[in-house]
Amino acid sequence: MHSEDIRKSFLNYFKSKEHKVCKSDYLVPPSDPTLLFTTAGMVQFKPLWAGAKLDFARATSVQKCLRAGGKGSDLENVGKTLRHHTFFEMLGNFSFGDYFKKEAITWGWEFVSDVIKMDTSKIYVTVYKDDDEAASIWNKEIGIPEKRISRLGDKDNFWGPAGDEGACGPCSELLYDLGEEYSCGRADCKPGCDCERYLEFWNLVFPQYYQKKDGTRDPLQRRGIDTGLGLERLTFLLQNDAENNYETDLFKPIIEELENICETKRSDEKRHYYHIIADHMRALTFTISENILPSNEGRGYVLRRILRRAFRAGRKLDLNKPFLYKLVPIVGEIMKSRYPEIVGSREFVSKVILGEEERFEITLNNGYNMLLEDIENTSGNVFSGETIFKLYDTYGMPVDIIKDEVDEKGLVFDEKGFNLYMEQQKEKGKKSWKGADIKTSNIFSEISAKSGSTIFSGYDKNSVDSKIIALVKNSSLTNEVKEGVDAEIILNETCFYAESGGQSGDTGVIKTSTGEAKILDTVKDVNGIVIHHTKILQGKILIDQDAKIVLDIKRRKEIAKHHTATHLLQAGLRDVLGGHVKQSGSYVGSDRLRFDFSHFKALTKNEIEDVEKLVNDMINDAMEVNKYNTTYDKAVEDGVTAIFGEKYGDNVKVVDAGGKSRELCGGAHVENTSFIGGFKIMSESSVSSGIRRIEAVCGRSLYDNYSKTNNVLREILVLLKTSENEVIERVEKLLGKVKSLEKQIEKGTNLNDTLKEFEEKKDNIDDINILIRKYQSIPGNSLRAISDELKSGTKNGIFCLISTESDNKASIVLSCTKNVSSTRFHCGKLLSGLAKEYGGGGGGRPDMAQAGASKKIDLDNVMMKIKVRLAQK
RNA sequence: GGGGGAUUAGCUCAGUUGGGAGAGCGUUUGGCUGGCAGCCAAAAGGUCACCGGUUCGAACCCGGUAUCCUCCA
Repeated sequence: MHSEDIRKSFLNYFKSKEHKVCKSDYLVPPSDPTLLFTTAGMVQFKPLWAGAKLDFARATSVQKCLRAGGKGSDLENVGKTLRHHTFFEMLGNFSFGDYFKKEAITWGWEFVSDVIKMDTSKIYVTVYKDDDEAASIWNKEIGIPEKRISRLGDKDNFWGPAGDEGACGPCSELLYDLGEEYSCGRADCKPGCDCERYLEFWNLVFPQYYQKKDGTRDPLQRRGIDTGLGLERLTFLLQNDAENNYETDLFKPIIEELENICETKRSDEKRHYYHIIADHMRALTFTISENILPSNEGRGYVLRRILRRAFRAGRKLDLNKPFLYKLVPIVGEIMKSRYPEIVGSREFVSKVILGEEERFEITLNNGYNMLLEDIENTSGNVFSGETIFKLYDTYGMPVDIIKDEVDEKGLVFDEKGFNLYMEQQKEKGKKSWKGADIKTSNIFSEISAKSGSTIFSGYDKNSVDSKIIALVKNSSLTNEVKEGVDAEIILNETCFYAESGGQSGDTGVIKTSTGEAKILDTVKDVNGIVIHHTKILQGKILIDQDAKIVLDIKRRKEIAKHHTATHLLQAGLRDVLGGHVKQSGSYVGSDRLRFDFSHFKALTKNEIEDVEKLVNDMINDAMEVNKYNTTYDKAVEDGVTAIFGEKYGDNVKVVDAGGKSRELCGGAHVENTSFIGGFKIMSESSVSSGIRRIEAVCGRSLYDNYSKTNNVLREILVLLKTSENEVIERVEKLLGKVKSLEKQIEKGTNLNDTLKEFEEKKDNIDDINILIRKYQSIPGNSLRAISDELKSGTKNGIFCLISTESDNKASIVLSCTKNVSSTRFHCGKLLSGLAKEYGGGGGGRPDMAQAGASKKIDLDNVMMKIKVRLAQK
């Protein structure tokens, strides 16, 4: 059975049981910051068990998942076992407060035995240790013999939550006995054993608790069902000629392509390197095509580690140059029927991977050179743990490479010391992890569980009459808040837009019969409740009160202008740069906008001007901006730009500006592009490799900016007595003039005069000439240059050069020829004392010293001090 | 989220009690030259990442920010 047929038959089966077929969510869950990646099919449904608004009570999906980095990472297992993957697909069926254990088990069994016709005699099941109900359904109703039902503990049969909080509960798993030859051979090998023999392929979870961040559990508002059937494992079980997951149609072509590249067939002792590379390539292709890029932090860093692991596996296959990028097309071939989007981004993905491979080569080389140097500098015969740790921790040098090199040079590798440093590092990491705002998050989860998500009516209203359903002060619930305090207010309905998709939260005021508060910001909780951050201005505000809230409409209008402009900007960028431009983050405020997008080079001046012109044309064309609802599939079919996943297929909002820009977007927009008023790019810069950032302004902010810079320009024109057309030329000329004057001073154009004067004065003691000279406002550099020139023009002399400013501040350079400084004179010592006298300080070497002063300097006094010092010797 | 490291000329990097911003490569110009990275000479090129502090004086010391590298979670 082909893997795609397996996906289809699963979805069709549960569709026939009245499940809604849902699209796979993104690998980065759009609205769940507690999760690094989507790790299971249930992730996109988490709020539905907790009580969010329900459009359907049964769902089924094929979900792309990534388990690497953070909690529940399988990164290290890939290559070691045949069943773990970083990237994989999960088939699932879900119930939200609808059916429960009985139907889940019955349908699960019907699917494996009747639909895909597995050999049921090899199937074992496990249940949670005290879950008699599940055990009895398996035994009595399905007819699985007691001896093939195992009861296991928390580790195996209690699942969840995904992330820091969410639904969880006991579970029941289906296992397939692969037979003796897959066994670890231990006498006690049985279902639940870590080895490969009893392969878990389907986990039926019975969520009935809500686990909070602090680890405590409440009963779930809607208990239900959450199952996960691993596509890779099932495909292996159904493809008879496959010995393991990697020999199925999902992986085999990648491995064969890899064999072509390294020109070596997979062999038993090196097979796991092929597995690592094939697995990681799928993960990389999918994540990067979702615009997650390798970087030095967060999700991006997980990607970087995956890539490096694959790259190093390549070295074991004698692939020492970048090669991973060559595997992108084959992954696309295998997956394109279900995920057509990855074909479109193929070139971008290859480019990113190649760039990252090249960078890793540099890191390895640098580390290697440092390693050789450290080995060189080792005095004893032990290569210390501290040094190993430094190379690994700071410079990313893989430990096994260090060990190989150290062994080869005949030194002792201090593993114990290294481990000690590692322990400390881990300890530090653990300590710092605590202190997240656990309490607050819990409160909002509780509120949302009780009252569901907030009704939003801000698309057509600027004010609403609503009711206060919760008040939070200092992270705890309260019934009343008084004048002067900060509080979070939750209403049953709001017209305030909560910060989302880059758009800033709204501000405004809230009034009740007893008081008034200012709404400073509006944000949304994971579970869909809208939180108004407020400061109470007057009186008091009570729970359950009726309240009227009014938007700061002026501000909102400016936000809408910047938001629509952001869409036009994206359209313009695609036009000028090409279709590879994809949004990878944005900020929309009332005074500016910021737009990050994928593109490889800096934009040229021309490109920026072209984009600007296109956007302004769209504004000047006064295009209608239409907003309408449609289904996700219809929107995609129509070619609408989709960036952040609308969660459930139906009912997405499209914003269409005159047909030139069409995007899925739930934010605030103007009715006509002409309202934007105008658009100006203020800066273009790089955020990370492959991502550029544009900052721009429009509306009132554009005028403010224009007015400010124009005023500055006018002042400059007046100062330089020139016109707008000539100002640049004039400034260039001035700069040139300044430069040549500075040079003249440095070279000491007046040197000859000075020297002459110096000779004439002959103010000397023991044939040592002394010169003191005062200048007006010349830089310290020039003083030094002049003194150098003077020194080279004589054999026996002391020079004191002073430059004064109008406010009596002065800088002083005192220098003397070598023969003087080496026998009887120390410029530094003399000058530091002298400078103190004039309200400054200073010092320097015997032959040259510098100082500053803040009082008027008496030149005769200076001369006397120098002479006194000379006379002392 | 926490640690370690980095940021100096177009590129690769030196630069210690805090007191004259450097080298190599590259670029331009002139001269020499029958080659392999030709040779010689000269010149141009710097916000020492940014902001603040200490100091008479900061590339250097202190604090903060940004970006990059790297490890831990």
